[in-house]
Amino acid sequence: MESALGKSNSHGGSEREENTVVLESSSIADDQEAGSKEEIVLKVGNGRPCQENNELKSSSPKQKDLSCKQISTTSNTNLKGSSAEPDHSAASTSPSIKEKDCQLESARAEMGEVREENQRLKKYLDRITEEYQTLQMQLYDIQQKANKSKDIAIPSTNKNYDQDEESELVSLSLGSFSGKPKWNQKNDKNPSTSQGKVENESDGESLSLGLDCKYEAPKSSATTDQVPLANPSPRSSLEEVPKEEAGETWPPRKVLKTVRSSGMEDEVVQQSPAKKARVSVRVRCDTPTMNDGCQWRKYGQKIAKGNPCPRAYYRCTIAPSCPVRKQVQRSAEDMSILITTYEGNHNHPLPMSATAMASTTSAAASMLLSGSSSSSSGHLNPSATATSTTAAHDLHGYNFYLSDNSKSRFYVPNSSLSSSLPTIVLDLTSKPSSTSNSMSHFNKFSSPSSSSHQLYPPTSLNFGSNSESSTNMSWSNNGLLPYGTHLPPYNISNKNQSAPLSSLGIRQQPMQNNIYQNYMQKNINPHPNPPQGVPHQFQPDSIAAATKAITSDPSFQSALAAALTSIIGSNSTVGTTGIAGTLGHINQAGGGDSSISLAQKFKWNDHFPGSTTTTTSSSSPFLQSQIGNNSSSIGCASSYLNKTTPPNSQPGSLMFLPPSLPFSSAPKSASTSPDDTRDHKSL
DNA sequence: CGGATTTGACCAGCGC
DNA sequence: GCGCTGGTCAAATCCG
Repeated sequence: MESALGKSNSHGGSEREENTVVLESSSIADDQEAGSKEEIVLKVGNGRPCQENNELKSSSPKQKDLSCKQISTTSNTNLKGSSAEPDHSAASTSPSIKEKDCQLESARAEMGEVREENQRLKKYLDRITEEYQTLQMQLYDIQQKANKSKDIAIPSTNKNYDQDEESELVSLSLGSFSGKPKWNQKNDKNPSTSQGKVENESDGESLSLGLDCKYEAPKSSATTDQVPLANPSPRSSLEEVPKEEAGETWPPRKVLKTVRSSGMEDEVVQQSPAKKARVSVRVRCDTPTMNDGCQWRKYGQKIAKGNPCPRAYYRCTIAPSCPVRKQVQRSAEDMSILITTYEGNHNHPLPMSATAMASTTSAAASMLLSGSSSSSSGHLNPSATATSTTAAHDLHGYNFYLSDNSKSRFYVPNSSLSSSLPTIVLDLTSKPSSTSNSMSHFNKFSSPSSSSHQLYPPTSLNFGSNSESSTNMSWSNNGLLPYGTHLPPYNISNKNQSAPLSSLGIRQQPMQNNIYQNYMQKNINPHPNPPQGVPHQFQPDSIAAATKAITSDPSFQSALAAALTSIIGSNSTVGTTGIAGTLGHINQAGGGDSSISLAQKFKWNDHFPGSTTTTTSSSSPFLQSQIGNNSSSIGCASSYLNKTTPPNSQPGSLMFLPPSLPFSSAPKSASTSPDDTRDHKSL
């Protein structure tokens, strides 16, 4: 199966011929076997007509199906070809002949279907391959251009120009790695689908953890002036902005020093000590870490004061320069609660399985940043923000606790987050309606001794899935089972990946197996029972609702609108894959406001005139390509967030990653679930 | 053997 | 200035 897929991938249309040959040359097949197989084929085939618009995403399952069909058709062909005729002449009186005839007829029909399917699949594979190659080329090209543009964009002035000049030019980052409008301009000219994908990949503007505000240099786009709408708060500009650059985070101090001293503008842009928002996710999880779809490498571990559980530090290794880091620590009060804190923006395309978390955290962070700003009505002076501003939102039944702890100098002492950064907490451990419960989590985050100091409690979003049901969760699996299985291209050999996957009952099967399985589950059993021993998966609805709730926040929407406006106004395509892509499901999930919707439509129509904005959202290059090539909507990882309407809806579709992604640095075994049990380090 | 993890050491920020 | 703490580095170690 896999080999077949790979073969077809690399050799294009040869598979069909192979099929034919096999059909003719194969031998022996007893009727029963053929019959049974035929049933299987028919089963699969039944689902086909519905898949017309989802061909790309379902290609893998189809591939699997195809293999099955090949087998079955091989058998059937035997009946029809070599053995059928003898039967006809010799056993004309046998009643079984009629049956065989029927079988032959059906087999022929199946063969026809199979051939058609085969051809279609091959086309898709060819297309995917071509697009992938194109993307690689374009990515390379754009990276080179980007490097050049960086040099140009950041002249002799060091990073401080941001502090001096950018305070008024604030654009909300939705995970896009902005600040490089040149890329946008470059890409702008080509509305082709593949181009869109390139934007995605090259700019790293696909869904990512947009945890911070971006501040563009004035020259980048004057239209960012519109942004005040999004982030009118002086606090943002005066406090958070100054250090914000290009959306990179957590510069190693040493590195930063060297960067500054060495004058590597390139690095400076990316590694300014920005005050990024953090998104902390609290989840009941038995596994060492959540499987959020990203690849992480552990680089440190500490015993934080007030918590016997060690805190592990991870950085994203999908891309070598990705600044995103996360901290993983178990709650001191409840060891079953895993607190994962994300910080930074991914500057690279994300695996589909990672877009769930990315989009959610992005939305949350956006709400934090923009919401806190807007909550202060944009009239707060910096000092005013020093006081905690807490606003409780009850959106869609979920509790939002917006506390502005963005005052950079203020710690949340002993907090497990211990963050001087604005932090938003996605509390997935408790029921949504329990406000007090949610508030209690604030306390949880702070050690008892810190209570008196907690001037800036973390923002908490209580998306409370039932705690009872979320003992194990994986973001990639949050109703996104198929996407979770897309990991193989990144970490198929990831030993660590196996832990969360296995914990989810998803062993490291061949990718196609998983996809096929999920495909079948989706089509046959909308509510597949989780494998035995596998706790309830995190409810897709929870994420959807979370995103919906977040994105329903007026401030969030306004911020998004402003960001979009700024991008659109600057006539760039930054947002096409990053922001617009994000908004794609944000809008759908949250109902979005008109500005977002319009902006999104603008983008989508700009690039995919035939696409339906309300049904297509993609952060995936391949999705986009698919959208471009096939105007019919194709589900994607992110789109699952949109599926809030049918409570029981399964992940919308299957998406496939390219055979390999142009991340040469992609570690062979990045970790998503290091074993914290081995923690020994103590201070 | 290459890559990931572990873990002691180092550094910076903060409070006293 | 000192100590505490969080965060990171990097050599050693582990592992597939």
